[in-house]
Amino acid sequence: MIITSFCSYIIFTHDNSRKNLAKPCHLCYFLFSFHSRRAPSEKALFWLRAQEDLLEERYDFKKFEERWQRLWEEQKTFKVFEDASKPKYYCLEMFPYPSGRIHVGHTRVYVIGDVIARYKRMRGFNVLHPMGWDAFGLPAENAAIKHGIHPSKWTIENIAYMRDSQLKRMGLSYDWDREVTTCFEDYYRWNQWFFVKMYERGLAYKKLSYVNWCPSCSTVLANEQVENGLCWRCSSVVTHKELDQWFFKITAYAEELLSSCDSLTEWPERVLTMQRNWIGKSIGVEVDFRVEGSGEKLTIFTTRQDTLFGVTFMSIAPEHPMLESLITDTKQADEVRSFVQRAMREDKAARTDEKHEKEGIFTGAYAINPLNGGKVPIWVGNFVLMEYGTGAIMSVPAHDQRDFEFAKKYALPIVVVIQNLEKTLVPETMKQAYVEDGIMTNSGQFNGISNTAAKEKIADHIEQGKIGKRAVNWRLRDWGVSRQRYWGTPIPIIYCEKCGTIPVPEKDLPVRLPMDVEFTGKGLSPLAESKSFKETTCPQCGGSARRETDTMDTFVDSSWYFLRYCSPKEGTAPFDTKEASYWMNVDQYIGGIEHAVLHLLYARFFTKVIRDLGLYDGDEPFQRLLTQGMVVKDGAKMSKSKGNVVPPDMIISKYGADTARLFSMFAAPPERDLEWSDQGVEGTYRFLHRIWTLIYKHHQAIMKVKPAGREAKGDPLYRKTHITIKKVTEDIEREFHFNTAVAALMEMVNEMYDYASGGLNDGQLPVLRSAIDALTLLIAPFAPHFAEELWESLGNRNGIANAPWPQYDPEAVIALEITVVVQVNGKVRSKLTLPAGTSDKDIEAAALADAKVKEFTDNKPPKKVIVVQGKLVNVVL
RNA sequence: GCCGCUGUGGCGGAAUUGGCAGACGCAAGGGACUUAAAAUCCCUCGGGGGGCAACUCCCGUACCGGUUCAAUUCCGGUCAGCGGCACCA
Repeated sequence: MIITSFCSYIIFTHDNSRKNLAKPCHLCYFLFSFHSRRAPSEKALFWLRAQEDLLEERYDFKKFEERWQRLWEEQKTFKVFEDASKPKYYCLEMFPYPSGRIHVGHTRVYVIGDVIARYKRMRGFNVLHPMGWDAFGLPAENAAIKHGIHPSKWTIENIAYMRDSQLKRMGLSYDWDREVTTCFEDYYRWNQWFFVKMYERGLAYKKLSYVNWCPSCSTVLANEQVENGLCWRCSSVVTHKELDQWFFKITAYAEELLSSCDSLTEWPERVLTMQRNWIGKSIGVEVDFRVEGSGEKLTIFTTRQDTLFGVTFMSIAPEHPMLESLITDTKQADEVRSFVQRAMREDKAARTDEKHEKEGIFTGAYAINPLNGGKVPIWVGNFVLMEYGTGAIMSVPAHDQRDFEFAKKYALPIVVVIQNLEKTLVPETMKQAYVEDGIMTNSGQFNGISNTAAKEKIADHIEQGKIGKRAVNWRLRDWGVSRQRYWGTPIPIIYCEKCGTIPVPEKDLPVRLPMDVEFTGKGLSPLAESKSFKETTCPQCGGSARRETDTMDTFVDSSWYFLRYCSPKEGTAPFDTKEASYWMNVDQYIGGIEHAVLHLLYARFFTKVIRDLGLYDGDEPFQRLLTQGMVVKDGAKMSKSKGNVVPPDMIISKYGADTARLFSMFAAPPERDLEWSDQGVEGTYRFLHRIWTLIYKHHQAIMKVKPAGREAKGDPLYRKTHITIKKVTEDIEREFHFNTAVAALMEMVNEMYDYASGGLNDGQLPVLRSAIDALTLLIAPFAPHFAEELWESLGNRNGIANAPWPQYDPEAVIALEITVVVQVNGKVRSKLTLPAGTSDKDIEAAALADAKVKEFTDNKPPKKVIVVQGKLVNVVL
């Protein structure tokens, strides 16, 4: 005894990791053998192991959460390799920006992902569950300007804190060996590689254009990064600047990005709608209007070619290139020029606001309607956009509300070409444009047919007469990727006076971000001011040249990181094609709705480009998407500025990671907003205590018995156990309803308390044991440390993380008795308890014989009796 | 304006295929244990009425209407909130 207690002392203190518990540790073995002068007997070994099966009286998470985290890490429990013997499952949460401190609003998404990953692992999947850092970005650079810390130092310190003090303490089952950090050159060099490949294919190009400019971030923004005219990051009012910028030709994939939305059947409809709206496909025709008295043609785009006969004027954008030629030699030329100058001085955002006053001026020129030869005046309109369509529009006041108002304002004619069958339209008395369907009128050979039919016929006519063609217009613009900031991937381009624009050759990649730069926050970006970075030699002629000093939008980094996780150490390519084809697609992607357009659109685009580069054979990266709700507290989104943040470390210290996880899962279904409630956290903490106390109370007794099997079929707790296994499994499988899964576990625990309250006989102990086993397994994805500790105390030595998920016994969930609800005229009047399998006829008879039913039917014969199999009887009078 | 989503107790939320509305939890109230408190355990808990009581009746899922033996669930309309798109030709 002295020896063995000495051994257990060694196990608990010296080898706290309990690594090789199937055998005593070497030191114990040695000591034991030394004292007894023989190898330990089986009996003694069992005693050693039994030490492990002791259970603390009270649930004290502090005693084991860290230990399990360390064990998982040491044993590489979550490290994965390609394994053809198992089905693979790729579970991914959108990776975080390392902003410093996260709060429980951020950790919710990781817990959701972790529950899924742990569940799938127990279901026998080979689960890839990686984590990394979207590490480039403005806050790091702003910190550098404000506090004089280098962005690299700031970022790396934040990553260390978030990883070690926050995420790891949540017990998240990541394969940390696959950690990806986008600001490291082994990652961003591939951004540059993609850039060069895209440049070679004409998918990356530079052009001078009006771009969105955030004065506060002092950089350009993509269209997707402007929300209601404000910067997506800092909410400053976005202005416009004419700059020479790099673009990715996402519009080349517009058609596919739109049409393959239909294949994303496991994405929320909301996200798909937003993407479809954003891409914005308009189908119509382009029509050439000859300018009277000149050889020039003015091309317009319209989706309403059925109204072409009703055109009474045309409008062009102030920036339209034909403007000068239209107004030369006209008497109002100067007046038009001053109007145009005034319009162009106005800010784009203001000009394109709906409430902005629509103004125009007649140019003095006329165009000829190619369908009816009609002569229509050409106006300049401040509301016509050069970026959409052709920069020129036809105006049909009778059938377009905006044109109608413009015509009324400037006394332009109105011609009805689609007649309303219910109430004849008369231009003089019209109060608004008629935009419904109707019958063609005033439209030459097309009169009398419906306007919907006329659309096709007129489009045919235009194409046959070679006066235009069918055309498609997109709302989607090319993705502006140049950023005038330091902390991002340098754009790998060299400008040579002799050779022009030259991409950096592959062998010279990466173009490293220089570390010795100054952060003043004034003037140009640190790169543009760094001589040693800027000055270089031309890779073609060897002459002096200069580097592009803009960096790439950080959304480039996140557009392909999910592929990098498949082979994060790959040094010769962005990723290993074979590994990627094993792991991809991402089976489950989880992230916030704020990326419905931004990141999710860019990542889809990149995947298609990568496919066309021949590196990957899929069309879409994310099979199934879950957009989790935000975490709110005191009625507001959790945020530093609102002062309502709850850091996970605080909850972990007070209640433990398992409570934090369980509450996040229980308080609301994942896609809905979650109200953080301190009392709710207490409640889930109490629940874990309740389980612990129950198991502690019966620990010794149940350790002596084997779990019950099918022979216990008739036992109510056995039945509840299997109902719960079924319910929890189905709730997770069906739309990840973790809240109801946890509720089911609570119900089961309540029933276990009832079951054990009156003492347990020999038949009941095994049933309780099997209930405890099942409960421990079922709660493992939600509260993994808690489950591991209990699982070990129940005599299991291989950890619960890879233990098989329990199966329910279909026979056990069938009730022996059924409760039939009896209604009279649709109102519940009685309930009957009948043996399972009672025929409909017998159920009906029993219902009609019921005293309560007789009272309500007053012994009158029922008009009709409806019996729902084993559930309900409705007696209709 | 167009499109989408949501609306259930004091609160978070259940109700899976049209079949017992309010599971589970929080808060609240009452009780047990305790010198006391904490912890724990038990009971009550949508609204209104009747009964000494076991109990029982009526109303109730934003609002109005419809389909149905039966509607939180399906259909039509209204209102409110949230989100997306919007001078897009």
